[in-house]
Amino acid sequence: MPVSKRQNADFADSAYRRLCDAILDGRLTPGTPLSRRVLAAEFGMSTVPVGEALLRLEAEGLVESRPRAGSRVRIPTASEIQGNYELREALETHSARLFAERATESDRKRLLATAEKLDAIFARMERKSYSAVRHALAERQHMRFHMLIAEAGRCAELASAIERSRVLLFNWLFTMSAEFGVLPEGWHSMLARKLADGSPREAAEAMRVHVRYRKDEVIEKLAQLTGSGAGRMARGPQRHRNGDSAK
Amino acid sequence: MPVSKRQNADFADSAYRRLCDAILDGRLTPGTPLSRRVLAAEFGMSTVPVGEALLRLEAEGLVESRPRAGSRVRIPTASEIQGNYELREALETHSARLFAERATESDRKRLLATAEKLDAIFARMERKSYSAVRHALAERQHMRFHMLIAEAGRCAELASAIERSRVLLFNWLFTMSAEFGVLPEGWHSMLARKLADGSPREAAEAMRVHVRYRKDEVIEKLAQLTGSGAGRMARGPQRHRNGDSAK
DNA sequence: CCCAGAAAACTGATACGACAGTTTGTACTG
DNA sequence: CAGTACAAACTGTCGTATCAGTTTTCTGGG
Repeated sequence: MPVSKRQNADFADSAYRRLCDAILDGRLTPGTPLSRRVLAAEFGMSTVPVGEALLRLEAEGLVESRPRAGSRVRIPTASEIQGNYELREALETHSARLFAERATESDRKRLLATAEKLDAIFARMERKSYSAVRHALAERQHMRFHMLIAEAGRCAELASAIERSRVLLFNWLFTMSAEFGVLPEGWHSMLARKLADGSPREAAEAMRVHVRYRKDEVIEKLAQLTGSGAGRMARGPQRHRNGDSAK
Repeated sequence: MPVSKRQNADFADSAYRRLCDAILDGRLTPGTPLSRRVLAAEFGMSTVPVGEALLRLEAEGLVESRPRAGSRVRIPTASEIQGNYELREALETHSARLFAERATESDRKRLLATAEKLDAIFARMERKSYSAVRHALAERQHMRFHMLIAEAGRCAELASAIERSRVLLFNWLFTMSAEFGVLPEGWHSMLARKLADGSPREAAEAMRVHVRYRKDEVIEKLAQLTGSGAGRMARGPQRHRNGDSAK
């Protein structure tokens, strides 16, 4: 699930992929220190390629680093999360518009199929209790749904921008062990039908409703957490204990 | 005008800034080879910080590098340019919407003022003949106009996404020595008034018209260039001649 | 003259070592 | 016991050297 790819079999690339996966899987939770030397030893390479990997991750917003005092998995702020949803509203509404304009018949079919699958997952999760990790996995399926829409729009730039913004969401999920509320039954299928059958404008507005629904949920959750003693947003330094974390 | 900033006074940062400025000013035109060693000697540092700078520029899309065969200032493809405008339509329409919702009175005033200034520049350019470089400078003023709208939207994520996508435009301008057609008189002032006085939806639609106007211009130009023998899109290797280019 | 193949000159990728700044832990002072 | 100064251990940063892959150039045959 790495965002930027450069299929070199280089060390730097391997380090990037391992770190990216580890962060997105929640094995490296936000706030975890990332020491070049420790990671280099763990990966069996020098610190140089590790540094390159960290630099890329920093450019993508998954890692933050203070000039000479270490890097760590980024802890997103409340306003960043909110801003991310604002950005997504811009991107995904346009993506929906392009879908309505350009999608082929097979695109529409595929979208409807994955929408039903996604609704089934959410329905199952409603009954069983679930951990944040389980939820993140469902969220990853959710990402496929939205990427399918973006790709049918036939605009690589828009699709990759959506992917980038979505990746940051995972980081946030693990920060707050957040769980979304339950969606009305058949929510995604209904959205998919509107995209497949509606005019470009109708598709865009349907997507806007969808994104805002989630955004409002998030804002409410953030208010709860920051209101009731900062929740888990600001965690302590957390000394190095880089065991076999990013295998 | 660098995109990512990290106000270290480090060598890597200095190299990044110098290269970024040189590319955006047109001193380093698309296709120019960027040798780590040559640049290192020129900047009075080792190849390591230069490599870091190139890596950042690559992440931003200004530089491309083939695994072990050198980096060069990126030559954008036709579909990338078109996709960039598509992306911009998504971002800027939403930016306009937020402007209509959140801008303060002083935001509106400032926008109207810069719109008039911008219109004056374009009017002056219409009379005099102008080089691509001159045009790019005007385009930079144009960028301020759009960044002003984005910042009034109070969403840092959206603003930085717009900035990133706009930066790539400069690169393109120098590739094709492209010149836009002449805009109707008072075009930007009219747009600014619609953003300042209209509803969020009206603002968004006004911006959409603006972006598409430019997009159609670009598509037409691209068709001319690729149709009539590829124009200057694909330039030869162009041997190293890194004189005092990036001072 | 043209074209294949070898050699030379380039390229980035990585390792290692030295260095300077930051953080942390501790011992000493009030 | 609180606060401060100091030292140790960490951090990223950068320079130099080496290596392997790519590109260009040169060379020799047709």
